[in-house]
Amino acid sequence: MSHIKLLKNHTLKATPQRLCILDTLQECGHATLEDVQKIISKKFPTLSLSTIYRNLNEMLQKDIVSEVKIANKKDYFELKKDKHVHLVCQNCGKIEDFEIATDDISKQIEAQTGDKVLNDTLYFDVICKDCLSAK
Amino acid sequence: MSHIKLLKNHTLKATPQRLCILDTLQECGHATLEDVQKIISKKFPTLSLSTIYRNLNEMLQKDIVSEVKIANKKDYFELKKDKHVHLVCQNCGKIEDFEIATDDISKQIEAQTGDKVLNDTLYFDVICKDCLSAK
DNA sequence: TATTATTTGCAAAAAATTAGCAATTATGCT
DNA sequence: AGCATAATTGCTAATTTTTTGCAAATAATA
Ligand SMILES: [Mn+2]
Ligand SMILES: [Mn+2]
Ligand SMILES: [Zn+2]
Ligand SMILES: [Zn+2]
Repeated sequence: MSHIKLLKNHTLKATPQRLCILDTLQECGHATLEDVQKIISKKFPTLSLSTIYRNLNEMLQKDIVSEVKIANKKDYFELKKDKHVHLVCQNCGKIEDFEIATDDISKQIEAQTGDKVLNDTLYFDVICKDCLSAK
Repeated sequence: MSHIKLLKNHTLKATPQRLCILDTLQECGHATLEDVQKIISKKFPTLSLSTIYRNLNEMLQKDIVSEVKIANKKDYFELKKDKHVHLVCQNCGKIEDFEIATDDISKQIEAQTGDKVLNDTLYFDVICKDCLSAK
């Protein structure tokens, strides 16, 4: 879906600032606030920091954007997309999305705890394929 | 292991302030900085906020303490313990530790990506047993 | 094109975190 | 037990990060 439609669907005006923020996230995949700020300052130098904060918060609220919180790292933002886990390379720092079924482990938890599992958020520290082959 | 030994093993002097911080984390299981601050202000009113910051950071460095980062929540701290996943009740907010094997899913990721998986960090949103039965 | 409710950019406020430094203290050694 | 010393603490002040208020600008609608 176009970013314009995405915004309108969530009753947000499609301002150039918002579109720029969405484009930046799309480009980056996963970006910290600092990343977003830095990239935007080139593409759109007048876009203010308040506007970045305000809109990232709004988009989080509206679930257009989600947060990726990795221990010992700054928080990342990403466009909301299909459910996926994150593979974080400990060598090059790259963060990759990966789709995998997590039903088995959820079922196991339900069976062993009596809790009802609604959702999950999984991170894997890896050495990525590229870093492995570069050795 | 006693907290005194734990500190000494990491070349940190066993000050009352540090012991108080460790006791607080042990008590709470998982505590935000705000939690720690609030609880400590009762047990040890003269312990300064700088000292809390300084020590939590040091203990993170030394891997005595770890961070629990959950989307849409403040960051939590906990004493380092055996590997476990986190079950986060969406009803009452409780965070529970749970030990479960994660080899299967790691192996699957390795097989499908060619990456080497070193470690994982898993969160599950749940409705906990207690909240379920309270309905 | 005119109207209007939203949104933006700026400047200022508030909140969170870190730094500098004199006074205090835990630890190891007589 | 008492000393020497490097580490640690509690302050206060500095930075950094995030939020707020508001006039000017602008996207959406008719
Ligand atoms: Mn992702
Ligand atoms: Mn835990
Ligand atoms: Zn890599
Ligand atoms: Zn619950």
